[in-house]
Amino acid sequence: MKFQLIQQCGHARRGRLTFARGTVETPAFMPVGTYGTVKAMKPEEVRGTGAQILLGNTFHLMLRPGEQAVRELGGLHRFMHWDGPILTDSGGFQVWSLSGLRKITEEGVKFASPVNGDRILLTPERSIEVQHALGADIVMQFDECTPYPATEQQARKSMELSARWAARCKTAHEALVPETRGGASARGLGPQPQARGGQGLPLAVLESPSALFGIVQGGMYEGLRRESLQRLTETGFDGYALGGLSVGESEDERLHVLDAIGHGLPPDRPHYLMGVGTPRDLVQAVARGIDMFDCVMPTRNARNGHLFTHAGVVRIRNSAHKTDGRPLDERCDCYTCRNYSRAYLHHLDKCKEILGAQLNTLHNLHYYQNVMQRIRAAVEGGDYAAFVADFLGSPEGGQASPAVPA
RNA sequence: GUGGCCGUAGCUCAGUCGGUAGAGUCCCAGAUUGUGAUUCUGGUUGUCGCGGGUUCGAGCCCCGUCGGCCACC
Repeated sequence: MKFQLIQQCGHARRGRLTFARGTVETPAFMPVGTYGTVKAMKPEEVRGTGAQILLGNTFHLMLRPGEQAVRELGGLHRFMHWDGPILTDSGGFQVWSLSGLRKITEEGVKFASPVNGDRILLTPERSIEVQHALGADIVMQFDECTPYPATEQQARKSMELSARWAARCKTAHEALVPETRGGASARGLGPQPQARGGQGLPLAVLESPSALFGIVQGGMYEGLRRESLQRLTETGFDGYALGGLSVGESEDERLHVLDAIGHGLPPDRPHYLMGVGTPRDLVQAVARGIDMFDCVMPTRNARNGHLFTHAGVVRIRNSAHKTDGRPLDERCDCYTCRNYSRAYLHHLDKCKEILGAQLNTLHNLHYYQNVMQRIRAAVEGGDYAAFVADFLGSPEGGQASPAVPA
């Protein structure tokens, strides 16, 4: 992986990530495909929304179907028929989300499998091994996603554990990527994403050493965040992520952490804000130096009839849309908005029809990519601050502004 | 004609020993941030078929009546 900084506007950055499998324009949003699928979408549809990279999950794929099965079937890319880059989460988020089913020790985390109750041990080494077996283009360090709220003492303990695990992940990763790393990674492969046939995939895996990202923890404490970053940069990573956010804290707290740490991240590496967020979160985080995002919000909310539009949030389930013949978002040119009425989407949602989830997800992903496109254009335009002010003042940037039909 | 069973929320039904009614669904609204999500949370809705009686008090007990279903003549 290669990261190229194209333009900067304040702390906002316009960049490009180059992988053997393709290029990612940043700031970028990565749809979440936990189980090797972006729920309700075919990969071609996801690609059609403008997405250039997906997120997959170590924990879930390790349990089912198992990383060896995926490896034998040609790696995650071929398995799920997505030929672009994939970032895999390490399982660190499940340390938080499955908190009732696990026990943390220095060695790693013991989980009770949510699939069948089996006891499994996930260590930094094991997580890296699994991510390599899956064929990830970006491998995330195994971390503990610090719960919220946490006392400074708890956050410190958690951050220090994540930092030690980060170093172990680096060692494990390097053992699996013997070749020269960094600039040589994209050697001779160019940025063509179209390996359509798929025959070339195993080869591509071999010739594409994956990147390893470290994760900054430290809860809501500025000092701990800085210390975490310091430790990570001493170890050295291909990219730096901010973890432990969007776990229940307020927007103010989130922005406070970003203000404290965002622009202090190594400038020559990509900056990834994990698990965030709402459209206004994205816009604001870019202003603080973030290049990459992932979030389940557009996909999960779509399945629940919570749709993002240029005019703000539309809860398509609400009876107000029952007889509304207008498109969901008049300023959107996605397949859903071009061909269907709000009344029809409302109908599908009420009937719990599968197509409703599909059309809604397609739109939300399209909208998110559209926001990213506008963000990138705004950075290129040279007045990102104006864009932020404009966006936050508009219905789509509002805290919670349901678009009530006239 | 005789006997039995059943009438409770828009729908399907529960309701103990008599203490002025609940569930699911539907409907209305909300939540969702590195997916344990086709998920979760909250809310509205009653002539307890109708009329009498007993009782301090009846969805429940008694009488009558209307409607539906079943069995037998």
